[in-house]
Amino acid sequence: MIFGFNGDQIYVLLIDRENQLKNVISEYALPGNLIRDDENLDMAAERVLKELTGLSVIYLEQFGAFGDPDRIKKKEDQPWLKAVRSIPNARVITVGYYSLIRMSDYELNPSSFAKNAKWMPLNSIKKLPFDHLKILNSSVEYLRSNTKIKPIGFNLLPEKFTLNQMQKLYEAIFDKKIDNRNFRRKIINLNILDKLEEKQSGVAHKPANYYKFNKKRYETYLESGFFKFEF
Amino acid sequence: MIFGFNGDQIYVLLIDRENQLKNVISEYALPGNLIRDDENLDMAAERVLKELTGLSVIYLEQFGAFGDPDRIKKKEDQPWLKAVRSIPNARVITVGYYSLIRMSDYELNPSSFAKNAKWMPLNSIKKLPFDHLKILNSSVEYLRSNTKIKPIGFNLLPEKFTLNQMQKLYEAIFDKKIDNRNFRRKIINLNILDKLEEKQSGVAHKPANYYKFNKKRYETYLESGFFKFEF
DNA sequence: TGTTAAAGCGTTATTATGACATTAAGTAAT
DNA sequence: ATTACTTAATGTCATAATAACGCTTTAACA
Repeated sequence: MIFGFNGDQIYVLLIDRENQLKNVISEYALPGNLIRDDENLDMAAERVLKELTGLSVIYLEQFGAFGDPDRIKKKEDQPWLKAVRSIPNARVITVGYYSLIRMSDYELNPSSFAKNAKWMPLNSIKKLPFDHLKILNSSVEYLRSNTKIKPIGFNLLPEKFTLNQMQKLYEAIFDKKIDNRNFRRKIINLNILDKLEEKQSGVAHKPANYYKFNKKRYETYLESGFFKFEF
Repeated sequence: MIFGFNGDQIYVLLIDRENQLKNVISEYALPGNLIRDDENLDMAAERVLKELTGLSVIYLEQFGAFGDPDRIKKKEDQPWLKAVRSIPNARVITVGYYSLIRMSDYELNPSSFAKNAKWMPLNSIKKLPFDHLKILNSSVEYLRSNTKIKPIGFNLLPEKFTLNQMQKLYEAIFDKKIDNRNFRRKIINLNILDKLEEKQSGVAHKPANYYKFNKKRYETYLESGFFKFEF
């Protein structure tokens, strides 16, 4: 599950299964594939992501395993399975990973295996093949509860960002308005951001100051225990 | 991973592999087994637990998947694998579940497959076969971070308990002394406990009042959002 | 030069936290 | 009957964190 943020809303990376096999109905699905015998789960997650999207991502975290035997029983999923899997009805256990990335940092370069990877706004995803919707929901829940206990912008925001962008990220994740003054106070008091000299330009209002994460203090902070992010 | 509490320390349920096959060195391991084709992960976890220990447990939660290909490569683990598995070197992915139970509530009734299940104090476990130690550590970490964000005594404490028993549970989990006044204040303000009329008896000191969880308010509380348990 | 839009500062009342010491209520021993 | 012993239970105060607010500032643009 690859989450991205564009300054406004949360996106999820989907791949087009049509390009995996021509004669199958086009449909977007979560990126994923079978694990190889010689790799561990983390390696497999990295490899699959790389193959499908060209992305090499630093931050991947496991959020759950899914193994309902009925998950491949939907009629509409049969053609794809028959076409792609050597044993179409074999039992499959999915181990879900998620990553948070800056959409602006990455150009999607899907391999030939999947020609189209695209960003879909999280809120607009209503239907996915197999049990992917369930997996998606589970990952969103995980993202939220994770965000409550540690600061996350590091992976989703551009290198330099304004506090308002960061606030919008939190608002997007929790789907909730946050008081700007309280948000600023809380974030700044974490002491993990450096205020840059640089300001926005070209905006028809008071330009915002840019900030960036102080990697060292950010990590010290993570190691130092427990945190609560609620607004 | 079955965690139990006896009022003093945290225990972990292990099973004796010797009884799975006579000619193999006796050694305690984490309970576990292969999943069947017709069951989902949750069902498999329940079944395996039941088979190995006779326990029917209400509360099982997944905490992670483990799939390092080297996990079955230790020399000392080979005899067991050869004896028990039809394909001894087959790749195995473990999906770890954990449960918290009241030791006093359960008599262990291991099936014939594993004659001996026993409680080992968490702190005394230094060596386990395969990657079980890694899995154990991971589950302890999970237990701790889980305990920080929701109250857990419900599953580990006896029906009626004293606040001191509860405090000892928290102290055992976090391996840390807690100030009794602050602990009481915090727990009581959660408003999820009912104070009973009953007191301890037969103790050579001021008897403690018994409390029990108010299930309804406990659940309302869980649903209502986010919590922080640090002392 | 006035309008517009977001940035950014500050206060106050309320609640949560951490640190700390004494009294209360039983049993056991004399 | 008195005393010793052990754990239960309670209270205060200073500090920190939070929520709920209003007002001023800085730029672009008309």
